[in-house]
Amino acid sequence: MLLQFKVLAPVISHDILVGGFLINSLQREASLTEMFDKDLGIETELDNIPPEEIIQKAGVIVAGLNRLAFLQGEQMSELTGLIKVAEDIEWPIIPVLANMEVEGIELNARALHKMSEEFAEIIEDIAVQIYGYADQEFNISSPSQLAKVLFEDLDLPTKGIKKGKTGYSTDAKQLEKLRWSHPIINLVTQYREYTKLKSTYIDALPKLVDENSRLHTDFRLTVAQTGRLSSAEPNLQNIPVRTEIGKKIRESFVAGEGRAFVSADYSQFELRLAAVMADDKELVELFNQDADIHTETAAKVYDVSPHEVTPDQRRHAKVINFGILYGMSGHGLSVATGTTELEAKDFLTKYKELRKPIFDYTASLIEQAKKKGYVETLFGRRRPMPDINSSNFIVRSSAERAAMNMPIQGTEADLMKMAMIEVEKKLPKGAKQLLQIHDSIIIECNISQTKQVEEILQETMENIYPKLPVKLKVDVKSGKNWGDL
DNA sequence: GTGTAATGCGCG
DNA sequence: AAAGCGCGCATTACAC
Repeated sequence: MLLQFKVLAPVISHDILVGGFLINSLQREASLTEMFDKDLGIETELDNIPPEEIIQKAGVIVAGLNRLAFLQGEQMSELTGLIKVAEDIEWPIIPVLANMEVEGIELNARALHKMSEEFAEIIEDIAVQIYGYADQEFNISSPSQLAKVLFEDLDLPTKGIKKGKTGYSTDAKQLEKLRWSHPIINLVTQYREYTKLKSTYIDALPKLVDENSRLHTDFRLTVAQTGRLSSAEPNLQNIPVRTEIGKKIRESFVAGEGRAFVSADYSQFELRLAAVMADDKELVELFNQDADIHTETAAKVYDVSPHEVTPDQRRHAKVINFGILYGMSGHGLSVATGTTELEAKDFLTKYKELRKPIFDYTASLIEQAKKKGYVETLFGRRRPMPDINSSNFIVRSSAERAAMNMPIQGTEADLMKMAMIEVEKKLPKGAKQLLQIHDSIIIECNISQTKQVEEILQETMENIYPKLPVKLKVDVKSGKNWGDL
């Protein structure tokens, strides 16, 4: 943590690891040692230099770093837009992230300890019931042992159950299909939910707090192929929210004495960007009119007026509105909506007519990937696509879906970083950015600053790139703990 | 004991 | 025939 010793400069003029990733994200694991060896032909164990040799090698190291920075600058100049991505986005976001990592977020570890004990009892109780139905004790957490109990000992139907490399799958989707065949299934599902939350969050997070009970994540810039951040040790970008039990865990992230959290998240961010990048004028117009996008989509596809759309029809439209950005198939749609494959394919055909610009756009992205070997965001961040011409259907199809998705997800990531850089400049003293979760920012500030911070966030994020023909909508909230947001 | 693949699941 | 993008992490099972 160089920042703690005031060593890290507030302005970054070049970062070699990040630069290497921008030029070729496939070499994300490249260490400085490897880059010295590969790009400069200098063999040195940078990570492993004995202290007494540091001084005598310092000259070579500094000169090497300079040389690498220079070479990367030259390479980036040859890739359209990449210098601007580096200078306008990647270099400036580094000190912002460093500040967030050092600041950390407070965890109510005592509340989690209490939850841990409650969960232990609940889990034990569920396990005993499962053993009763199974007529034996076994490791419920072992997929192979569970599969044996379900499909061999209890002889549950295996029709339509997905097979993996080692046998029948027991994942949540398959268990859902078996739900009505035996009372043990619901218990296993509950067991999974409780043990997952207990081991991954309730028991793990308190071990990582500092002396002020704060958690410090590590935001990584050179991992996600789309340009998103990743968060590790601990990952604070996957804290539970979807279930009631999960929300309780969120409530244990708390603002300090006299302080409050403010959050701001982009509404329908990816779909709005898809509309822009595909130049889908009708979809852009719908967003600019603040329409309920899923209802409007359902109305068009099912050929009814918006107020006649049923909840099921809206749900189907919602699934495809999101799924389309990932290259969802007719089969995938039928699974996700619970309709027949025929209905789903019919639905998809009509949707393709309705959103022709989107489908033309995604097709053009696959074209570009095949022709140029890469796709890119609105600002020129690139993702190489070496698998796009693979002779293996599965590998190639997967690359095609990734090519369809990266420019949208990546542009979202670019805009979020730009927003964070601006927000950092505008925040009053006493307000600090703590977390970024892909389409949202969480800030801690004095309670008296709440309104002001909300306004700064909304204003900055909605207007981060005014050239965009679609309105960006940002929702802001505040509260004393993360569960309030 | 350490390392890795497979499985499963938390989030956007 | 396969069938949804991007991540990180806990656990099991097994090789060494």
